[in-house]
Amino acid sequence: MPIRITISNNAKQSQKAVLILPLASLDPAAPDSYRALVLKAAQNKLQIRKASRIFVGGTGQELCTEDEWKSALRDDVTLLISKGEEYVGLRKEVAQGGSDDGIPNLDCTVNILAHAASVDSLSVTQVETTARTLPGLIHAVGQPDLHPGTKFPIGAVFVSKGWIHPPLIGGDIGCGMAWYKTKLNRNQVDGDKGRKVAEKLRGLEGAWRSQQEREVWLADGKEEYSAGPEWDAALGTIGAGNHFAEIQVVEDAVAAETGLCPNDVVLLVHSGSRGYGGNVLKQYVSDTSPSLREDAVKAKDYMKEHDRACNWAKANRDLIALRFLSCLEPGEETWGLGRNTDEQNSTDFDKLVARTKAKLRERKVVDIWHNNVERIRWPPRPPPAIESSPEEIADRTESLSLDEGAAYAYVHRKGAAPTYDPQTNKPLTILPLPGSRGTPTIMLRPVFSQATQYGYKNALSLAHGAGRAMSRTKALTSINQKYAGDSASLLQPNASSQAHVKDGKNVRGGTWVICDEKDLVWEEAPEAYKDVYAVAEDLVREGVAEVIGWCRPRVSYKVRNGGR
DNA sequence: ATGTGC
Repeated sequence: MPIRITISNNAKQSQKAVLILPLASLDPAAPDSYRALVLKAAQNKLQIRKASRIFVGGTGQELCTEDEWKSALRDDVTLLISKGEEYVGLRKEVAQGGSDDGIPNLDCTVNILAHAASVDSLSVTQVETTARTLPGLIHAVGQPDLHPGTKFPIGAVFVSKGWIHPPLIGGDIGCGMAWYKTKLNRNQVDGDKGRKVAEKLRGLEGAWRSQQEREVWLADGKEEYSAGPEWDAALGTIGAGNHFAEIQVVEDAVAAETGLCPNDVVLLVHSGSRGYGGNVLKQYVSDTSPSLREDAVKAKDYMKEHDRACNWAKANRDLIALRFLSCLEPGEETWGLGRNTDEQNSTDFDKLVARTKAKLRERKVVDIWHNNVERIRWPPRPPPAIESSPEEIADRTESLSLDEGAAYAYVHRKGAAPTYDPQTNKPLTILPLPGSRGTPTIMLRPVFSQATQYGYKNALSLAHGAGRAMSRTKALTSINQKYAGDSASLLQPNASSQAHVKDGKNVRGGTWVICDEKDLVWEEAPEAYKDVYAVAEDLVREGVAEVIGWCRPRVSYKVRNGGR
């Protein structure tokens, strides 16, 4: 099929011509190549005699290889013809919303959903500055757990058109939370029993099994998402910072469809893609161009790597859960794979992994990414009912297809949970809103209504936790001082830092915390975080979520030293 | 957050 393109003089972009290219060879070296056709037209129509380089307008990508030609050639693309000089950036308005580099987005809407929850003014400035300065941004939301990041805020959602901004979601691509049911009952974890449970949590540090076995875990039918031996070595480990795995008791759960009942014991896993995601970010951002045009080859490659990192992170959470379940339910042969010691017959290993994953799926309540970028239909439409027919779901999925002309946008989440399942686009029925290490996790259900324009107001997202109230450095010094350096006292069930009375009831306390990293004891102390009830209250007040229950933490696992 | 940056 012929392709209609525009060619323009790179050095003087007011000179341009429209070309209809007949079918030709993508190989730039071939005599009948598209490259030859474009260069000839440049000579005839633009009087450029010694053209030697060709760039893609907007992205500035140079077309050298066959693959680059293949991905660039499409109707309405502009090719810039150069006599050897570097690409000269084209300044023009992006089709819908936003603007090109350097031109502020004065019309980008900003919603800060915090009232009861305290918000550092720096983080609000970061949301506003980001909204105005990054190209293509059309909508920005600060969740009530909003807090400052190094450059970009955390607890924020940025919606853009035409542009992808990897730094907005940061290095921990695919980080998120997954909730799993256990077969324990509360009598086994309440009170002093928690200490025994904590003692059982051993062998969870360090690499899980061999690289060969890890690669099997990182394969799923057709797809595989191994990140290579260097990064895969961390598979099945929690990591540092705010990551954790926590054993909790369901205290209250009003909605039957959540699948959780009071007194159930659940495992909440918060982890991400470890070193892998950070490496992906590093490969795709440079100081000169933190943002990618959606049609750039680099943007597409980033999205592929990003999706791999997201899948890697999800597999990581599952493996962490498996390792914990092998400690928590030692009688269950199902979880044998979670231990490093059991010898496995390698010929059956694939099947064993498949069986184990199926069992794990039965236990999984929900699993969400809160650091990722997604191309979705935008603005949001009313969601289908929870009990949709398959046809409705298909229709909804269809509506998200990336047809030309469809209204879509990129939703960048940095510490913000989605309100829907990205696979089915159905609203989620339950989401965890963890306080902090050793403080309650609130169960949320997203609310969609006309009042919020079906998710426009909150950018189809909710807070992902309590959010820091204090920087790591401040927590490190001030909380350390407050407890006179007695870190052990913060890790006991009676720790005063855990105490908190809500509606006349002590909803905290009674948590055993395993954290052998001293700095993390202070940095992740509950005092360093906002009040999770205030965060939930703000979401309810904004009409974007309802509280459907809560969980009491019993054993909170951060890190254990000595490898065992 | 991080097989951490100089």
